[in-house]
Formats: sequence, structure tokens, C-alpha cells
Amino acid sequence: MASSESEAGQGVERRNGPRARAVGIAEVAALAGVSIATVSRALAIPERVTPATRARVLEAVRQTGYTPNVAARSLRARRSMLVLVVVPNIITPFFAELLLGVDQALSAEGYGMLIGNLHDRAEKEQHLVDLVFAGGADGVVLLNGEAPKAPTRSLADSGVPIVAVSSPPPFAAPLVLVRQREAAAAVAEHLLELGHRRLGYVAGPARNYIEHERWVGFTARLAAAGIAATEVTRFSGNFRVEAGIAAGRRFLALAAADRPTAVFAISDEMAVGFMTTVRAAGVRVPDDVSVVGFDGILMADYCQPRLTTIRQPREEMGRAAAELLLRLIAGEPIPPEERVQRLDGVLRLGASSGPAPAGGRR
Amino acid sequence: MASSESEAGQGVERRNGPRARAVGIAEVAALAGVSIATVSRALAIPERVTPATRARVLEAVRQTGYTPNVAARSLRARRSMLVLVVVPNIITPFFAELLLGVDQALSAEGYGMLIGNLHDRAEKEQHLVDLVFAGGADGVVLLNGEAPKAPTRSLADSGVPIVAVSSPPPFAAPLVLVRQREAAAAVAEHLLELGHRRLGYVAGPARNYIEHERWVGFTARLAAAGIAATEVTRFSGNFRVEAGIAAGRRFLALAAADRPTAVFAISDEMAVGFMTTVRAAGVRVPDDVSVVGFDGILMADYCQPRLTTIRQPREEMGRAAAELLLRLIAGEPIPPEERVQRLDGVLRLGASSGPAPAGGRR
DNA sequence: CTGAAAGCGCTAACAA
DNA sequence: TTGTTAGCGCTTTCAG
Repeated sequence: MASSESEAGQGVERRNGPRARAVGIAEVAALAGVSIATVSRALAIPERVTPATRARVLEAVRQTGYTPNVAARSLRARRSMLVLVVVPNIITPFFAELLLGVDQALSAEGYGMLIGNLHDRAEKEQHLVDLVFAGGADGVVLLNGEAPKAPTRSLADSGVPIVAVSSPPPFAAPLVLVRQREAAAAVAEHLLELGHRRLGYVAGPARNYIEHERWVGFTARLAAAGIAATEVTRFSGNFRVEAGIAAGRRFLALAAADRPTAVFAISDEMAVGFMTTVRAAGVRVPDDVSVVGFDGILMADYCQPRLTTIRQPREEMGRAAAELLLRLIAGEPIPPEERVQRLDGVLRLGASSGPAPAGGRR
Repeated sequence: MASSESEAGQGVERRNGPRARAVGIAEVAALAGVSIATVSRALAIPERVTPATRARVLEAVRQTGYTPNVAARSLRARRSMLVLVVVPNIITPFFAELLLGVDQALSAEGYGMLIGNLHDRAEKEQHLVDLVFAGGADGVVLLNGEAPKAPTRSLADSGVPIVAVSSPPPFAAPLVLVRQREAAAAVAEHLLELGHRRLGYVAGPARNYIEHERWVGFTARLAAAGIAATEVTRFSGNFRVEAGIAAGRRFLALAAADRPTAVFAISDEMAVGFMTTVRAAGVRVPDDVSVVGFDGILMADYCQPRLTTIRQPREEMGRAAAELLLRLIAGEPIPPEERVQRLDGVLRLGASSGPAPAGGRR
């Protein structure tokens, strides 16, 4: 096969500096024999020009390949038609579908999606805040409520609409969230029904809103069944696979009699890491220990055994947030009851959870 | 716990229309007692103003919270400081790390990352092309070589630098790619060493560049061992999990004696789908059939058994592409030999591949 | 070293 | 309906 090398030679080497000259509105106007204002109108408010004029303009546009310059338009109209989406960490599988939902809603309205990845803190965050203050985005979506910080000012003061997803940011903002407590309670319910009484919990980062909500929901339901939160074996974590693996190791280090018979990991990644680790050491899932995750990511369906988890409606969350944001951008007042939108997570049974082992009750 | 409802009330309802007034350069100039030109210079070319002036300006900037407006700057400078990254499908796990690499390189140079998701063709693609022609991006990264199409014009004619990743787009462009053939040959090599002679292949879409390269590399190595391409059992596919599942079903439908003893799925997602499906039917992996994937996504590490696969250096690919693009944007001439950059995929042994079963040789 | 002034390309008054 | 004109906020000659 011919090497693809040959396909890679650009015919023309690009010259220094800015773009090749683009056709401007003046060129179109000249060709159509009208003023530039008419061209602008023919394009923006077609009903305000004669059909004949419009036709001439459109034809000229077609011939010249004219596309209105976005910078000029933004400057004039004072809006960028861009939305900044702040992601705590772009490589977490959980966020991809969220972005899909956001993207769908945005592009349906002609908005572009700018990604702000918080991966490496400090200057990056400052930069994102500056961008917004500079008019670089008409609105902001904060995933998992993570708001970029700048030493001197808050995003909230930019005057740009902000919508948060999953957890409240450090300032007031409309919110799309999942009923975390109810979902976590459903996990507890499920495990209790299976007869588990000795439970484990792989946590999220300390002081994390989501972590807190799930813990509260989980333990509240357990309490109702007479199991105190202090009886739950807590493994620290941070949502990532590695944390699940570490939790698995700590589980294995426990005397068999002290091991929980069921473990709720508050992210699928951790659940899978946990499960993989303990299984590798010969612990059977779910016979020896049941495992339940949270999120419903793709991997949950294809690990062994298939993970019991809470499915969060990610695409819908993203879409809801973006739609809310677009209304805000349009200046539409949002009634108070719509400022917080709640969606449900649903328990999806897999094969990783099963009845408590015979000796499971203490 | 108090409901988070209370956190969601924006203190002030946003007014209709454009943003709240932002501080402009004039305000800073007035406060500093200099002309706007001086403010501009103090910020852009600090060494061309007196230290004293600079200090006064900076102080005024600090006090006012001034941030130069990006639209005005773009208009004047004729560059947007934005790069458009075109993704065939944002929810494919494979792309996340690629985006991470791209993002790192871009933000290191102060560029923003605009995501163009091709998910739902037609108008969307047109829109992306228009955006670029409108000066909305200073460069474009095409992941998997997927170029958005517009009925009348090609991205390539926009005059904006373009770099493709993984496969060549329909026009000439600098390219970052992985040595697909060598990697696929390494898979063949690995399976041959294990004694497999009856092989299966879960393909990508017809006429797909990557599919083609992997097939060629795979079968070339087999041919060298005396196995004709026609002897390989081919399952159609499209990179997605579902295709792997379908392939698994077709595998199961084969008489045991006709089943390949090893299957190479050209994506991890398909490999996992395949593996999950055949295992569910009692086929042992790798005892009855070895499975090898391609990509090295997170899921490959946590499925059962751990997948043997080719790890593509995704983050590096993304970074390399973005860096190449930035050089192009800067007007730097790229020597011909750098217009195609090749990286290596590396075979990562898992537990999904093993010796051919005793009766495996024909 | 600093200021005045001319636009970048477009839209939106305001006139005609 | 269409044209003229004044900026949007900034950078950058060109003078001073």
C-alpha cells in the first residue's frame, strides 16, 4: 500500500501570521449592488428586505462564500454564542455522556461548547475565570459544582449566567441534580432486603457534597433498619478506580469475620476496582461479598460480574442544565421552583449483589 | 440537613439581553490618568512603558478588575485563540484521553478548546465548517480523521491550519498516527506464538482507514506464517461494544470445530463485548478462545479476564497533534518529515490470551 | 515614552 | 425598503 506520507503534504505552506484574507460583507454588497446594511439585514432579518433584494444578496453570498465574522459579530452583539463547560476531570468516563447532553442542547440553539478542564489547578482556573470576565462565554455550566477559582474574584460576579450540575457550587446558582439520598437509600434498601447487616462503604473525598449526600442517604436507611452509621466499615476513596483497588486491599486485610458482607462503593469505577481486587484474591462476588456501585457507566455493564448500580441519567442531566442555561442567557426569568431540577437515579440490578452469606448476620 | 434549595436562589435576577456592563479599557485609563493606548501597551508590551506608568496602570487594572474583551481583541488581532477539536463521537471512552492531551498542549499556550461533536451529522457539520470560515477558530484538530462536511466547501479551503489524528482526512493535512500495521502484526505474532492457527477478527466499519490498516498488518503477519487472509473468520463490527456482542453471538452460532481459537477485535470495546458474550454462554477465555483487543482503554484493565490489547498512547497523540497545530498557527514552517508523526502502540499482555487448545491446530 | 486616531467587520439607529 | 453612519473595545501605526 502506498504510504500515507504522500497524503500529508499540504499543497501550500501557510504564511506567517493571521489567516488568509476572508471575504467580507463589503464584497458581497458590491457584488449584489446593495449596501452592506442590506446584506446584513437580508441575512439576519430576511422579512425586512424585498424578496428580489434578498435573492440577489443570497446569490452574492453563495458566489463569494461569505460567512459573517464571528469576532465582529460578538463584539457588536456583545455575545459570543459560546458556553463554557467546566469539567473537574475530562477523562472520567462519567462526564462524557454529560457532555453529550450539554452539547445536544447547545448546538440545537447554535451555541458552541468550550471545555474547561480543571485537571491541573491554579493558573488554569484563573484563566477560565478571566475568559468569562472577558466576555468569552455567554454562560457557564459547572459539572459536579466545581467552580474555577481566581484569587481576586468569583465567577459568580461575572454577571454571566451559571448553572451547576450534580452539586452546588460555592455560590448560589440554578442547579440540576440527582436525588442522591434517595438513590443511596435504594442501595441500602436493596442490600437490606438481601439480608445484609454488616456493610461496607467506599467513600468519596472528604467534605465532598456528593459523598455527603450518598452517605447520609445510605446510613439513614440503615438506621431505619437498626444499623448505626458507626457500624458501617468505611473505606476512604475519591471516585477513581485506584481508590477502589486500595479499598479492596484494605478489605482483604480484614479478618474474614470482620469483613462486611456487602460493600457500597459510591462510584462504579471504585466498585469495579474493588471487585477486581478482591476477586483476584479469591473472594467470590456476590457469594462472599456483594458489591454495588453508583453511576451506571459503560464499564459497569461489562465487568464481571455485571455490577449492580445506580444509573444516573447523565445525558438528561447535561441537557437539562444546558437548556436551563440557555433560558437564563436569553434573559428569561426562571421561576424559583425551576431553579433546582431534580432527576432520579435508578437502581439497576446486576449480578454483583446477592443474598448475604449464611453466617452473615452477626 | 437543610435542603440545598436554599442555596439555589440567585440573589439577583438577571436582566434581559446582554451582559451586565463590564469595565472597559477607558475606565482603567481614566483611573490611571493615561491614554487607553498606554493601558493597552502596559498590558501587552510592558517593556515599552515606564515602570512607573506600568505600575499605575496595573494598579488601576487591579482596582477595576479589568479584563480585555476577547471579541474586540479577536476582531483586531484576527485570531480567536480557540482551536476546534472535531470528535466523531464524544462518548467513546477512547477520545477522552486524546482530548486531555490536546487540552494540555492548548491551554499551555493560552488557547481554548472548542468541541465539535459529529454525533448527529448534517447541519451540525455544516455549522462547524461555517464556524471555521467565520474565523471562530484558529486551527482544527480532526480526531480519527473525521472531517465535517459542508455541501459547498471543504474545511481545507478555510485557510485555517488543520491537523488530523489517527487517520488521514479526505484532504491533505499534517497527521499524527499510530503505527497500526505494526501493532496489528504484533497481535498476530503474539497469537501465533501461542500456537493459534484458526483465527477470528472483529472488524471495523467497511472502508475505514484504521480498519484497513489493522487488517493489513494482521493478515500480513499471518501470511508470513502460512495462514491466508481468507482463512480468518471475519466478524463485522464498528468499534462499539454492541458490535462485539453481535460478533460473540455469531461466534457461538458456529460449530465448535469451526470456531477460531483466538479472536482479534480491533477495539477494546468490541473485545469486551465479545468476551462477555461468549463467556456468558460457557465458553472459557482464554482456554477455549483467546481474545485480544486494541486501544488500551480503562475498561480493558477491569474486565474479566484482563484484556490483552494494544495500548495506544492517546494522551501523547493528542498532545503531539495540538503542538503541531500550534506551530502551524504560529506560522512556523513544518519540515516535510514532521508532517507525519508516528507513534507506537504497545502490546499489553492480559489474561485473555493463552495457548491454543490442544485440538486447536488443524 | 505617550497620545491621537484609524480601523478590525459587523449591526442598529436614524434618515431618506 | 434601503442607505448612511456611528460605534462595539481593542491594538497599532504615526506623531509628538
